[in-house]
Amino acid sequence: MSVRVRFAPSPTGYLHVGGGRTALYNYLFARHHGGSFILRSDDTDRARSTAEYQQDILESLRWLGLDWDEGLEVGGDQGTYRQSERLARYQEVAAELIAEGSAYYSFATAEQLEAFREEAMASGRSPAYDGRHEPDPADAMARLAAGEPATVRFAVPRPGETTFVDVVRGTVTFDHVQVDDFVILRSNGTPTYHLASTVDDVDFGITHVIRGEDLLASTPKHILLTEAMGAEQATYAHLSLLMGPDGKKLSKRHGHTAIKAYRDAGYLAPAMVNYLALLGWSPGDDETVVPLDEMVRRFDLAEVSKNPAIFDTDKLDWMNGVYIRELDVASFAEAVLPLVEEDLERSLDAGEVATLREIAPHVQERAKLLSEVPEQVRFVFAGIEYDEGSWNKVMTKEGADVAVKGACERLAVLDNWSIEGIEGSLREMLATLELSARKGLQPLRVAISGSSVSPPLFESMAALGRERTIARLEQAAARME
RNA sequence: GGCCCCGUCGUCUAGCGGCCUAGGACGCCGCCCUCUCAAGGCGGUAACGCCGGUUCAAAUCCGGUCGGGGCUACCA
Repeated sequence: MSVRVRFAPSPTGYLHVGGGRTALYNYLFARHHGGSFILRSDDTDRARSTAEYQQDILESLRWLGLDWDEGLEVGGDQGTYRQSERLARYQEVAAELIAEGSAYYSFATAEQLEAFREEAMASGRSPAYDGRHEPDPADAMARLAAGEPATVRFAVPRPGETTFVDVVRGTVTFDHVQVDDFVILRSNGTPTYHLASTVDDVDFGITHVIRGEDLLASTPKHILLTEAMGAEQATYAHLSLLMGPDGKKLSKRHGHTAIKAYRDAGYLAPAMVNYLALLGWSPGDDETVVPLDEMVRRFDLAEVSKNPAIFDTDKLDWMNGVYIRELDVASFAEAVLPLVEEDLERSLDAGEVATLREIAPHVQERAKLLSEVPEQVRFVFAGIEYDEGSWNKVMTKEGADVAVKGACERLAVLDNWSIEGIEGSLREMLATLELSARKGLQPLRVAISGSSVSPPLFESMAALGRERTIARLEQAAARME
């Protein structure tokens, strides 16, 4: 039987990094086994679900490059992959379960339930509701007929226990005294997550349910439901959760949690994917930078780590730098162009685009984030803006003024205006003035870029062009007096 | 409170009873390279939570303990 997995987020929030990792593991598993990766929307909670979140999930998944074979937008045999459009099916299953005695109408009030739980906890017993406050079936039917509101609960067999083999966790057992007679249909007739999700997994032929550990304790419910439906059990795999740097559950206060936020912050999708994959999975050898196709080839769910991982951006930043450097120059320049234009608040003309391509390789090897590129090249496309700290540190040093003036004179008459020509001329000047490269070149850097940190000097001058280079040197010389 | 899951450098991890003097990566520190900053090269720092048990031998198996996390809704 071929592998079928699904990623089924609820559109009640943006796709966050934890969800991204869950989607990725599903994707890797499906691709490794040549199976299908399905995208479903578990939107039974109409109050909290929004179209905006749904859109964000789709876009984030596409950005990461995790294409799905079936489901939202791409369609498939099931018709709809939105739970909100399958209500009738869930109600039908609920009716069947009631008919065969696996579920019942429940009239327990919120007060009764709360009192039961409170007392159970106080006396050290399980707070799982066991149906003790329910009327006998004949009474129930009468009350229902009289129009009394009721939920539908699943009748968990008691005593009993459910044991299953989780691919990442091993054998797990839950005693049914810990599993409550959970609601499958709300009093308004809509299904709860447990029902909708399980029915869909059965109907869609899902073979492996790969999801977060937050659902581990709910798995007995899903297994019991599947059994009551007379369907074959899926294999389960529960991924440990992602934590913040303080070891607590990852949340907004730890910084960005939305996948989109990383795209906007200048991260590359392949770097993000690579980093996420390594949060809980290792290819086994000492490899760290692993391209997606290689991950697909080597991924094994059984090797996924049981421990919760801390989402720490230090390594992600480093990895992003690695991926930036792996880009060919043309792609890098292309990726960075809109960011540069946004920073300058204008578009670049053809000549400037060519200049950007010229300087691109020199910033490419320095960048960790695409978003830090604009400020590094700004001096080439906008007017000079001196960083006072740099100026004070460099331009007041002995020899700074002679270097700037000397460079001015030489470059004005330089025949060979090229990176090599500029370097040759300036090195000659250093020798003549008996200045070290550091002492003689730093003032020039500040003069043309405004900062003591910039792309390489000769390359920067070449990109800037002779006219502007000299103008800036003159401007700096004047400012030093 | 009850139940379940987890516990190797600061972080992500390798390790599946002897190859462990515990390996790799990030970070951090130092050196080299060098026109700045990076990148790169080289080196260093740093961990089996604790206590028992099994065994000739334990990071690896078992028990306990402590710590972290999850669930305990007519949320998912």
